[in-house]
Amino acid sequence: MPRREPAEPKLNNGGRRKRDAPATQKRLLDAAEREFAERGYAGARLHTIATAASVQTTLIHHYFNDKQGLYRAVIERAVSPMQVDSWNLLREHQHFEALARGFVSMLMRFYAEHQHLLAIVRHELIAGSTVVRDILQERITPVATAAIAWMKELQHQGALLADIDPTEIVIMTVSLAAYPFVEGPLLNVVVPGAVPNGAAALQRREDAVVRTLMRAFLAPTQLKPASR
Amino acid sequence: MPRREPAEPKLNNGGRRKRDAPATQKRLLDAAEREFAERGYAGARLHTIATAASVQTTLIHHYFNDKQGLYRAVIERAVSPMQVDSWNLLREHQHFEALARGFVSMLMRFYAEHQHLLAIVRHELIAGSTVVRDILQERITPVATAAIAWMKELQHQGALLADIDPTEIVIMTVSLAAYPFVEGPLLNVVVPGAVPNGAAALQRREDAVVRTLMRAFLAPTQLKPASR
DNA sequence: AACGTTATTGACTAAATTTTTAGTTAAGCG
DNA sequence: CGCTTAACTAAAAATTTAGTCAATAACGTT
Repeated sequence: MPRREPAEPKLNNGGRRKRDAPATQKRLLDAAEREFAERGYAGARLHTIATAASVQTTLIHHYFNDKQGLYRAVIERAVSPMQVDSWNLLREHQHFEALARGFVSMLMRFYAEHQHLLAIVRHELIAGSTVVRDILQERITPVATAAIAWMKELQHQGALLADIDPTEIVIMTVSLAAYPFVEGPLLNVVVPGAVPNGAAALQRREDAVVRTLMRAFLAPTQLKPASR
Repeated sequence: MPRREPAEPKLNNGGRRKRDAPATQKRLLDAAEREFAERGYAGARLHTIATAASVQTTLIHHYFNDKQGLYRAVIERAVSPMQVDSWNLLREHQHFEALARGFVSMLMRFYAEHQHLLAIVRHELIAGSTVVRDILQERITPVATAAIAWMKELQHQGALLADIDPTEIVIMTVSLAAYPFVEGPLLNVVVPGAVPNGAAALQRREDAVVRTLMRAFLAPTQLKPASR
């Protein structure tokens, strides 16, 4: 027994859309990623996400079961580009400058392209999520460990200053590369135009960071006179 | 005509609490600040806040009218410690090292003590809030502008390297000082113990940052041999 | 061309959450 | 004291929002 009468068959959707499941899922995931990043899990609204993807809320349930399912899907997809294969390339470089440049470049690119992901990660870590924690430890920790070991070795070789903890060197490197992305909105409010974001500006900032790293950490014997 | 019968007069509150409006408000604001910082505006639950402050949800409405009112109150209170009087002290310093140390120390202290505030600020800026934007421009911009001007002057005096934009110098300084706080949870997951947070660790990090800044930005003529 | 599958929709429900309304008690003041 | 005000509680209305159900139409297959 039907619980209600079949609403008079509208001679269908005014806005008929071609059927395309993968495309629809992608649109949903995109919208969800933005929403979750901006408002956090609890603050995100399914209706908002569905609207942004221009589908009905129900489709979310159809594809991802429930809100958590969507969230997990977003995280998994967002986290997958956390491939650090790039690191292997770096390994081949021999001297600090090339190493630093490669590392900084990789970091900046990652931060520039995955701000949503990182916002979510921050949220998750504050909320104590073990999922994200595990993924990070699996994918990023090896890179970080290798980077630290590499710094230590460079110190032993006398290429880098030895009076500073190698971990600190890495942290400071990451700080210089990443902070402007993380706090970009704030910086731009406080100092208008402080963090421009064209490709050219990015390159310029990369150069500045690398030069600063060289000056800060290269052993004095290796210091070249600052070019003017 | 009473809409319902007066519940039998409990011979009052089992959990009797002295009436103390200001104290209650403070408890509410504290709880709200934490909640808003952790979950964002939409994700925050009034009931959670009220419970944390051990009062009835309704009291929030009594004092702050509605959720937005509470939010505004939190922001206004949280933002008020953004006093940068400290800066005037710095002005008195003469050379870069003292200046840098003072600036870095101020920054680190601020970040350490106001992480909730900063989380909220990030949220608000992403959401495009003009309230926070205005407050920042009013309170922080002058400091930043002064800092940049000061760097420029030091460059003219030949104390600092001139081949780098003074704004960049300031941004990098802030990066080094602040990033570990912003991304502390992530860093600690990736490299366990990377960012300890005792007073001693803080001091150590401050020293490291200042030393790095000196090496990176002091003009070569002023370089002292790195101490071992 | 009939047929089953599934992407997609629109109306609806159940639960959670904010807001309102009514009532109770403590405290200050004449 | 007695009276007014304001702090606070309890219940319930109003609103949001996640999740369900049945219907419909596009698509691939036979």
